[in-house]
Amino acid sequence: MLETLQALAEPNRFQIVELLRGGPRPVGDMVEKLGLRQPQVSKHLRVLSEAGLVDVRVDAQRRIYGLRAAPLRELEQWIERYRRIWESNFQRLDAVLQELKTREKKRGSKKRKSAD
Amino acid sequence: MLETLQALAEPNRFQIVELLRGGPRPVGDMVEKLGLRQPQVSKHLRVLSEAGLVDVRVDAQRRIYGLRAAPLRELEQWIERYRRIWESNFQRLDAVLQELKTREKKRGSKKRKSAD
DNA sequence: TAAGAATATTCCTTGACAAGAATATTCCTA
DNA sequence: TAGGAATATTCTTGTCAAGGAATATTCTTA
Repeated sequence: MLETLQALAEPNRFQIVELLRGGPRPVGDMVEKLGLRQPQVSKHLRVLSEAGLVDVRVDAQRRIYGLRAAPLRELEQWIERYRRIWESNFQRLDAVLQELKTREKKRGSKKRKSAD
Repeated sequence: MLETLQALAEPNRFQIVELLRGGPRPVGDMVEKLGLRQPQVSKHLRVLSEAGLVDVRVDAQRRIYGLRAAPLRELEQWIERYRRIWESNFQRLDAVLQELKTREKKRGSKKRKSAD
């Protein structure tokens, strides 16, 4: 999970992934479309590959890279666990309860400010 | 989107977010549970806050941080766009088509190897 | 108002990592 | 087999961000 996030967090790698959403492509293709130099693209692809985000298929001297589903699926499942945060107001409720408990323990307090 | 990913990609920040999934907490709480020092936690919270992943509510000297839904929702929507990668085999098909087109342009080629 | 609690900020140092440049590798075709 | 195409790797350098330590800030209560 962390490895997936770290791989995606780099702007050029993110771009590469976006590009590959349109289907597998050889390295030279990406070099052209992204305006990066070939070695950097290869290096980024290596990172993506080690994170399991990308696949290689060899075609003569060319390497054709394509996306792999697994890490993205995992990422989605991770986010799923946060669903209730915006599908209910349990969080607000919890916050209020905690605050009340605190004030009670202190037996009296004054006012509060709001954050921006 | 990139800012969200970069914020989440740092291990300690990821931990903080995971902690906050259980509800809003004051800074001292996280310091305790994460085994980090207070200034580092505050600094990470600042990054998370600037990325919009986190909210502050002031309670006396304490700041109570909680998760915000928006960035996670965005992230989920982003991943949604990749759904078809694992919900159909269009990718393979596309790959084959592209390869065929290339071979045609070169007017003849031999064999190929498979990647691992 | 002084003292202390809870948190934020600043400054410094160090490590990781991305880009650049040069070179190595692999494979095809003439 | 030589030459060239496509890609990978290595080495170096510069930058940025995380951690440590010290200090500033804000609020409460006695």
